[in-house]
Amino acid sequence: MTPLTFFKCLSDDTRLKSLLLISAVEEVCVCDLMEALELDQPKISRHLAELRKCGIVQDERRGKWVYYRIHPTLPEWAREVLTSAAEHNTAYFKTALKRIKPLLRARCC
Amino acid sequence: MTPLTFFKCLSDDTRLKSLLLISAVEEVCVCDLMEALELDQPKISRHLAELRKCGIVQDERRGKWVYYRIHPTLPEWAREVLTSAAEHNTAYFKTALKRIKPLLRARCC
DNA sequence: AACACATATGTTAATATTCGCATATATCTT
DNA sequence: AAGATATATGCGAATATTAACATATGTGTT
Repeated sequence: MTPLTFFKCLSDDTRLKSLLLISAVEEVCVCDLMEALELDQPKISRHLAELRKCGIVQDERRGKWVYYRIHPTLPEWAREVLTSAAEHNTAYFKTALKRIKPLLRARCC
Repeated sequence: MTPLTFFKCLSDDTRLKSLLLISAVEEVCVCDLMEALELDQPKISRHLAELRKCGIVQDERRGKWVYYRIHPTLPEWAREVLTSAAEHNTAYFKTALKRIKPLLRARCC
């Protein structure tokens, strides 16, 4: 994956917030993101599909749900970009993060 | 500057290569980039203008030339994204880097 | 002041990205 | 097998980004 491809994936609000959330909470399903970001399902799915095609996230179906996480083979430097961006820009996605945490405890959509 | 703004700036080939070059050699002028990236002048200028508006680079006119460098107030995390991306993706801009180094020694366009 | 060189920007066309809606697929339940 | 829930995708319209060319501005030189 070229750095250009990687940064292009981070250049959309939905994708960037999704990635920062995934980076922060390890694993999310599509409906988690729908609620956290208050966006419709096709939009979330579309953007996750792009991240998947680029090799940034990995998907795993468990029953009706599909869970996404940072792809295990994502280069370390790229992973660090995500964690560092998350660390230093909490204001940017704190609302979404606040919304997603209860969902994780309830662990169902 | 929001992380989204920052990453949008990195999501174009010309801007990303320009930034990685500036990050690597401290300071460049427009004509350096024109030769290094083999692109026409308006294109380089236009992209640098965007980076300037976003606060990522700083410009300084010295005589006929305008020199660009990473903006001193760019947040540390963002600066690190650039240096880390440069370090781990040398193949992506090595050709441009090779072309720009002799220009720096000659230090005139 | 006239000219040459370096850089910036106005403007429209070309291109790429994103959205919105409909619909398809997959899984589970009854 | 029929229905419900979760997710994915096809496709045209809307929007945003980039390119291309012309031209403007700024600076030094003669």
